[in-house]
This record gives sequence, structure tokens and C-alpha cells, in this order.
Amino acid sequence: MLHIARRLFWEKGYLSTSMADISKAYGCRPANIYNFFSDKEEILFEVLREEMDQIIHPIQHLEEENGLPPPEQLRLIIESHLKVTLSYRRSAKLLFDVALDNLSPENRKKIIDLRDTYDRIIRKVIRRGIESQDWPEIDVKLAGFMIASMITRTRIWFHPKKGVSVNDLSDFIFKFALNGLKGEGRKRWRRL
Amino acid sequence: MLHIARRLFWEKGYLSTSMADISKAYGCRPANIYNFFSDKEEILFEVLREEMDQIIHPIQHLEEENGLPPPEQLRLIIESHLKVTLSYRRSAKLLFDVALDNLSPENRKKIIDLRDTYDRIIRKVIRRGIESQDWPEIDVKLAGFMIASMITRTRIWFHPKKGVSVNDLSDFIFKFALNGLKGEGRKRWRRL
DNA sequence: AGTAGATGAATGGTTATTCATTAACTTCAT
DNA sequence: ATGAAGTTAATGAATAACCATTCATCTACT
Repeated sequence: MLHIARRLFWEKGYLSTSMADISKAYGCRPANIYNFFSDKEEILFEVLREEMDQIIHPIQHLEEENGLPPPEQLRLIIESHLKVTLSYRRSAKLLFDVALDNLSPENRKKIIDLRDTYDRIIRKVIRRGIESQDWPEIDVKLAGFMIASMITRTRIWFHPKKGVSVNDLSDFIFKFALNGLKGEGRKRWRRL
Repeated sequence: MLHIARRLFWEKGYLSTSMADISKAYGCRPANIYNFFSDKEEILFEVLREEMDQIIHPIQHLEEENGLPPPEQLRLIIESHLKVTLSYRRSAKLLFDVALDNLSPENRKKIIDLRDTYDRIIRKVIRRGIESQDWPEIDVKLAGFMIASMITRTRIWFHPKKGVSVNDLSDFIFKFALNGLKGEGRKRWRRL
């Protein structure tokens, strides 16, 4: 049932998906949904939490240093994040950031905490790359946002049918990001 | 009045903004809005068209070669797009892509045509940079998407209060993009 | 006299949610 | 094994709110 709701939210958006839509797709009447969820918001919360977990879980271990070269750590983040992003694709009416407003303050906080965890991890990896001199000093926050932005927005424009594959795309973003990192602040870098 | 509606759409989102909201902010009753617009959708259309015009107009002349070095052309696009993106900021509930679904097919086509114009311009500039050997061969479409994505998503996370200024940010994105372009495909590049 | 701007009231639709009720299935003591 | 009791899943009907839109009417200005 969560599965059904998630699909509908992604296809039509949260506000445009009615309880009647969900129940019909599930094969029951609207009233029955309330035997499983207390209200519509709880369904949204579960959908968002699930998605965020899927993004974070495969890269959680990068919180601690693991010996892998920072560029490889970065590649892992990009690959994993991109694959989750493009897995429940179809269309992308439910945009993560927008949907947050339909959550209660408590639930919103929980989701934002997860997003913060993601931010923390990618920033740690970028910082490690600076320390190991894989790339020069750079604004870690901004760099993190840039990389996440490139990945997140694939949901809007990516269509698997024609053109590049997910793996190609992952590779492209990785190289683009890596060289974006390497270039920025080059002057200071050369001085070392 | 368009001005009012635009602000509300960005603050609360299109679906969550009622005609009553708009009329109250304007200082009249809901019925009166229909003396200026045929329906709610027309308001949305005007808001989106206006925004798209503001993005395209300052870079329209880059459709034709203008003698400026391609990196400078790119800087212009980024600067200009970023400034429009962050001008009606506050919050960002109305996401461009999502709102398209609330448009009639004809109006949606008009907006998408404008988006295509933007894509065409940025791709032309990137292609020029390849021809002038400012950066190596690269997938022009993907590169264009990456750059636009970095800019578009600033709306979500950027807050002017603390941290970088819009100009700093513009500079950062420009450098990040420029080096992203330069790096990708380096092997083939070095061979020239 | 005519027109543009404004309004109150009504309409028709949609929506999330509640509630009392029913049906099916489980548990468990006898 | 049987029947009672309880639990879970499901439902139809009703509620209350909200919302875009229409229309006949009214006002003020040209």
C-alpha cells in the first residue's frame, strides 16, 4: 500500500493525489486506508523517509574514514544517490523539497535531519579530499550543494529510452564534479 | 496583481494558493479577479512566462556568435540566470517543472518552447567553446543540464542572510562549471 | 448612456476524515 | 472439536471544509 501511494505521489504529486486515488489503486474504499495510516500526511512521511533512507544507507559508512581514496568515496556517493533518484522515476511531480511543507513540524524535522545527514557525509568526503590533496581548498558546503543539485535534478529531465544510460550519466556527473572540484581555487593550489 | 499572485505562488505553491488568497492580498473579493484573468490557470501561465522571459532575454543575443570568448559567454548565462532565480526568492514552493502540469496543453507548450530556447542557447555556447578549444569534446546536452541544474536548485537552499553573496555564488558556479567542462574528456583533449 | 471595476450570493465540485456497522479470521477456554 | 470472544480489515454514508467559477447587480467614472 505504501508502495502504491509512493507511485501515485511521484506520478501526480502529493496534493493532486486523493485518498480515493490511493484506495482505488489499492483495491479498496477510502475509509479503509485509515486502518493502516492515521492520516494522509503519515503516508507522505513514510514515503519520504523510505526514500531518504535508501539514499543514506549505502553511504552511511563513509561517515567514518575508510581508507578508500576520497575521489572513490565521492564516486560511491554519486552512483548510489543517482540510482535511487532515478529508480522510481516515471514522472517527478512530487518534488522532495516542496512536499516538506505538507508535513507536521515534527515529521518535517525528522526528514530534514536525514537530509542533514546526507549533507554531512558528502561534506566530510570533500573535506577529506582537501586534506589528502586530491583537490584544493574549496567551499565545502557549496561544492556539496552543486554535486547534489546535479544529481537531484536528473529526475526532471532524464529519460532512459534514448540517449545515455544511468551508468553513463553517473560517470559523467562524477567526472564533471571531480574536475569542478579540482579547478576551483586553482591559483592557491598551484602555490602549494 | 500579477505581482501579488507571483509572490503567493512562490511562497505557498500553485495548488495551495486559492483565488481568495490572491484577492485578499490584492485587496478585493475573489470574483473581481475574473475581470482581469479568465481563470486561475491564466495567472499561472503569465507568471511562468514572465519568469522565463526574464531568464532568456538577457542572453538572447548569444544565439548568434558575438566575438566574446565562449567562457565569457558562459559566465554571462550563469550570472544572469542565477540572478533571476534568486530574485523572487523567499521560499520556493512553486517549482517550475511541477507547475507545468497545471497548464493547458497549449500553454504548456509555450512555456516548454521557452525552456527549449534556453537549452538551445546554452548548448550553442558550449559547442562554441569546443570549436574554439576552450574545452574538449563533451556531451553538450549533459553539460548544459548540469550547469542549469546547479543554478536552478539554488532556489531551494540559498539564503542571503549568512554566508556567500549572490555574486560569490555566481563566481563559484562559473568556476565549477568551467572546470567541469575542461576536465571531462581530458585524455582526448591532451592528445590534440 | 455606457463602460470598467467591484461585489454578495449561490453553485457544483472535490476532499479528508469520522463513525457505526459488517464480515472474516484468530485465539482460546472448555 | 466447538463455541465464545476478540481482533483486524473493510465498507457506506455522512460531515464539514474548501475552492474555482458564475451571475446578476451595483457603483463610479467617462
